[in-house]
Amino acid sequence: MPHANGPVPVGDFVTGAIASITRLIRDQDLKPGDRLPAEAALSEQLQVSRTVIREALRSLAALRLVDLGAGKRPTVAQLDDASVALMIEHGVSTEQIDIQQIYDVRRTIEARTAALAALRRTEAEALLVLGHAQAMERAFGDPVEIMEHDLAFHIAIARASRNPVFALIIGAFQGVTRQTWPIGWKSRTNDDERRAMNALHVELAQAILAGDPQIAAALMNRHFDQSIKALLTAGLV
Amino acid sequence: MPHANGPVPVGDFVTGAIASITRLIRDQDLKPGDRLPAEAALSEQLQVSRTVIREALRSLAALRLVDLGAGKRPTVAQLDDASVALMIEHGVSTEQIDIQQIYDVRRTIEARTAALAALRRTEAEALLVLGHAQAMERAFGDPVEIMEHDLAFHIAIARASRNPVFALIIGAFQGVTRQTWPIGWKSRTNDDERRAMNALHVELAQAILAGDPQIAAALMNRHFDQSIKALLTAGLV
DNA sequence: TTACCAAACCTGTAATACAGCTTTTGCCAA
DNA sequence: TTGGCAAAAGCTGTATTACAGGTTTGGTAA
Repeated sequence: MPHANGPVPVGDFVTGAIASITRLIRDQDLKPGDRLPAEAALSEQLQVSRTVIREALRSLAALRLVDLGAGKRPTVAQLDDASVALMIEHGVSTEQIDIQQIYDVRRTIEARTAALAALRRTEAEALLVLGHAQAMERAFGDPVEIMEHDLAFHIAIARASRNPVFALIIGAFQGVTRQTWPIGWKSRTNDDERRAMNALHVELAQAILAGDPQIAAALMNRHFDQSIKALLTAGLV
Repeated sequence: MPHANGPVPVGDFVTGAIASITRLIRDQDLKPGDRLPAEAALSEQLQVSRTVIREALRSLAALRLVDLGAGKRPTVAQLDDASVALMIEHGVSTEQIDIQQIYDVRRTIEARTAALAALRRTEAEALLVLGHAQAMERAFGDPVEIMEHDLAFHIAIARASRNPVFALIIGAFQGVTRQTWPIGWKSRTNDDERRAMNALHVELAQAILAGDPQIAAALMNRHFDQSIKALLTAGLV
């Protein structure tokens, strides 16, 4: 017999509980790692059954607002791209988003992350980016390894941009990219084209190391021009 | 006594159920609106209790991969920015993201949506954008109404870009923007500045109507330059 | 054929039970 | 006094049962 008095919040109890718990995090100014009340306590505070509280906490865990663990109280969680990735992959699989649209978003954002990385990167970050670019060249015979270094290269640039929102978005696209990358690779039919792509990555890394945002952004745009062209040549997906 | 035999999937049962249900959507090629099996059926198929199935479905509902409703079977859902918005707001409230970073993302993306909108907008979309810009001018004495038309203006441009990922991201920022917009408005201390801002919106709308992507993007960049400067003047947040 | 109604189906919420994991408490030994 | 350890308390994960109330389906009557 929950909410004995007072107006029931819009929607069902779980929706209300989600709102209450997020408000609790905000109002008490909780930070990642901080512990929330136990399920039983929340159940009593909000006057709903533990069932409702659990479904609300699971919802928040799916969005990565909280972390759950057996025996442990719920804790406030850190931003994480996994849940955005799930949404994006769902959008693609249900044909609400197509691959070309994702590449357009990536191009738009990554031209910016490349420029920001050139301005803000630490020495270590620049060398990490360069390391992945060089690893791509070294792994020439092994497409899967090239792809993994390529993905790591782009993530490293996004991190070096010092804007977690960019890193979140680019990270969320990795799952989809992993599925389409081989298509672009195969459509580059001769080794020269493939070596050129790897070389472009090294150049970009060097522009970031040199701290030149204009050149970095221009090279990133060039990279995406070529990638999108390669995907279109292959009939996209 | 679930999973009587066979290896238990990584993590807990709920995590496994989430994976199974998303795989089911993908493998059966379900589209938005299509119905999933009932909770009882899923419970039997996956050999876990209805409790687990419900928590998994709630998780997917939180991510907006499925829609739930009393008496109704779960259905595959359409992309929606509300869940991304929750994540972003959480990131801001836990100080993992700051407002300036969000404005940088917006500027990056919206310069692109403005250009794309100029290229792809329908007549109706262009007039909708222009309508909101003009409504901002007409509502001059009422900041809240100006803000709402401003938000609608940017969303309308994102939609007209014909890339749902851009619209998703911009939509997700609206909640946060609604909280910070008044700060920028107040920091524009004289009416001339404020009228100039409104006029810039009208100009931008006209560039989109005229189909000029270069000018549209340039005006959007100018708009964000001014907005970010206004927020910085106000000490940001 | 269409409108309507009842039955079947399904979800939302609650309550209880217990296994197993984590944190705290409190004691004992050095 | 301090350090370590073990017992106890606390908490979550899962299962089960029950029922109210919403939705869908199928058939009947007009």
